[in-house]
Amino acid sequence: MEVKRELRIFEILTDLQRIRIVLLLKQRKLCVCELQSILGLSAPTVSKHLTIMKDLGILSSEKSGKWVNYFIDFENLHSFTRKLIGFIEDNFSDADIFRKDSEKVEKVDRNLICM
Amino acid sequence: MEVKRELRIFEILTDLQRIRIVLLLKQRKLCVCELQSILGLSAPTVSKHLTIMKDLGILSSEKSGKWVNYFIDFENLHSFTRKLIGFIEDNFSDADIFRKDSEKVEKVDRNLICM
DNA sequence: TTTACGTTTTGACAATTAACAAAATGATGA
DNA sequence: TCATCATTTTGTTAATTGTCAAAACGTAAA
Repeated sequence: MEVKRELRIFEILTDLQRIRIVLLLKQRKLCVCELQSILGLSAPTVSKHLTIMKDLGILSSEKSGKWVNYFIDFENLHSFTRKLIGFIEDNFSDADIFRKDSEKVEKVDRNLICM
Repeated sequence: MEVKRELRIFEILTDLQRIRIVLLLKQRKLCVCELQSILGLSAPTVSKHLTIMKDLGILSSEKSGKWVNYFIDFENLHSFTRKLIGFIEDNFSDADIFRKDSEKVEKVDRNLICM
């Protein structure tokens, strides 16, 4: 059993901003500008995090009009990644920062913030 | 719930060499020179990894003659750390590199390699 | 009090990282 | 076609990381 790829995914999913993104995308599909608004990061920074995770198979994306929706495709997720996201959810989702993010995601509307 | 410390522990335990050390110390107490021999790293490097993990409460140590023994004190381990080590064991201990380490640790003898 | 030796600290280096600004890309709709 | 705007890429910066060599530390034994 080769372990390099799993270790890379493991490392990547210990970054605060990427954990925030993953926990948000567990709730629903989001575009870059919505994530930017919730996280308080620049669009390029958000885009980079998303690209890194997409390249590792953690996230998927699809075009929708002028937006790109990012989401977690649990059906086709590598089993290690699924277990890791479960671990993260079990151990972190109660923390203040992630709870606040969850509240924000309910209210965010791409038609209002992206223009 | 503050999450900074847990995230730091999470990050620290995704490094290959530190995972190797943790899985070895699950088997038995080891000194720096034994770990050095098994891992193929320099003594300062091993010592640094051990110090980082000790400072975060992941490892403990005790003097024994001219050696310092490192070990995992499961009784007094923070619950998040215990769960994380469990996750690592479940998902990684089958990998070749860690299995080879495990075999080496059976044979290593500090009285032969440290001099 | 020396000597020996296991361990730790210091300093340096190359590599990687997260972040942003600015520019480039790409697709939609007028 | 052209303008708009969400997204991505590029370039740059500051910070962090893993590693080793060399020096310093600390302790046990002669």
